Amino acid sequence: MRQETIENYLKTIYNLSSNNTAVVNNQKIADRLSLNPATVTEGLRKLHELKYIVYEKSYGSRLTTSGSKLALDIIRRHRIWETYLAKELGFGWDEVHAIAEELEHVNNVKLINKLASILGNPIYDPHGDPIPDEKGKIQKSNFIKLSETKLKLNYKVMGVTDHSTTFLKYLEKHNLIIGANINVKTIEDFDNSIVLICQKKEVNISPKAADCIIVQSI
Amino acid sequence: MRQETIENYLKTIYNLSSNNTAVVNNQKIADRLSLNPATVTEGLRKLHELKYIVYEKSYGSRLTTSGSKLALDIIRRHRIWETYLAKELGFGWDEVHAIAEELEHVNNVKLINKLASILGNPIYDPHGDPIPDEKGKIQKSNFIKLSETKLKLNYKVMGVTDHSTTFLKYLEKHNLIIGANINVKTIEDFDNSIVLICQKKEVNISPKAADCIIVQSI
DNA sequence: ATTATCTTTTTGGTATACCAAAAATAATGA
DNA sequence: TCATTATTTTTGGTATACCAAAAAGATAAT
Repeated sequence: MRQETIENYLKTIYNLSSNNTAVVNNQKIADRLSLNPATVTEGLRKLHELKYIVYEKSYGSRLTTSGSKLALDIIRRHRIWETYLAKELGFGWDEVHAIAEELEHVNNVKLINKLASILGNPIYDPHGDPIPDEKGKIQKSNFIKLSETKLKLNYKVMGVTDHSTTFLKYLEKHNLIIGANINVKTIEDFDNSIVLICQKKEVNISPKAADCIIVQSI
Repeated sequence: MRQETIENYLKTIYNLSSNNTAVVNNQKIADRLSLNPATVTEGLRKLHELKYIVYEKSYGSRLTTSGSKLALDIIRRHRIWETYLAKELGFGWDEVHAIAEELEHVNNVKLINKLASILGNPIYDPHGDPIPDEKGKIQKSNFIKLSETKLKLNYKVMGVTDHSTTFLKYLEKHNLIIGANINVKTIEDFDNSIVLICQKKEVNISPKAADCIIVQSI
């Protein structure tokens, strides 16, 4: 199996079972990687042979220790590159994902560590996602979705779970950038949309959008 | 044909016919890319179909305009990355080639132009090789090897092609640092060793060493 | 419990990128 | 020129990564 293929599968499996214990189903992997389900079945069989995953027929996949290690390494590379592109090279946070998707496959520990060091060894990337350290350790967070927040409390925007360009542009338009402080003013009864104060302006957020925004209580 | 495969062939063909007019033979391509000659024959046939090269059976290959354009683009990416790795990220000149070999396949014009801009849009890379501009234009280099110099003329040391510690220490001992001005005094008939004046001192350079030192006529 | 639906797997097939060994073609040297 | 050597091409074959469509298996809905 080509290294890039392996890396794309493992990364996807990791991301689809965020807590890294849940079993992932083939359909979702196929969707994420834009592959035919038949291809995924085949791929997972091989990854099982290579001992990167435990794959049980018609049930799903779970990363092994070695698979998890590789997945975290790829995710580290991806997120370090995203951060570097945004912070050091002036790319917008809606642009960095696509480029990092390619750069992440360049496997050179010294390079990634050098970039990380220039960035001050960040723990979160521009989307608010945690960056694993060299050993694969991830900073556990007390982040919640905006849709789970309580009235009148103050929060800081920490990240997003949807990385589509449309969504990122939508956020930018409302000044909901990473690090922004917000106050939850109202939660509408009839549609659960949220009215919040951000930079002294009132912003109305749909429940769908609120479900994709990660905040931290402050 | 996969993009990476195409790029590796075109880059190699370009580098093997440095003036870009000479016809390249298959064996050399096979050697450079560590491929079986049979594979190369096949590859060249496909590149001909794709109109990247003109390939005449049992004769050789020459890049077309579109092939040359792609080759120059890949070479630009490679040399910009090499320079960036060396100058901005602190890698040694002996390390940058291998990493750039992977990074060069990430095709993002904005990224490469940004790196180039940070570097001050350099025209030469750390090895003294010219960097094509965005349009593929190359600054014709007047860099030559010390072993190709003419008697009595003055030169400036511009780079080296051997980056081993032993060689670099040897150069340092003779004050042959980058930027040093030299005058070629004698070229010994019996062994082609070169006697030159550097910082008012006479230095004797072996033909092997002279072959690894890049100079420019001044 | 039994359809109906959704998911997964199997089957049969394509395209790419490679190789080893044999055959054909050039190039070279006596 | 003709034999020797070097290079290139052909032939036959492998492994990977994919897909479409059919078959099998699981899940949900009434």
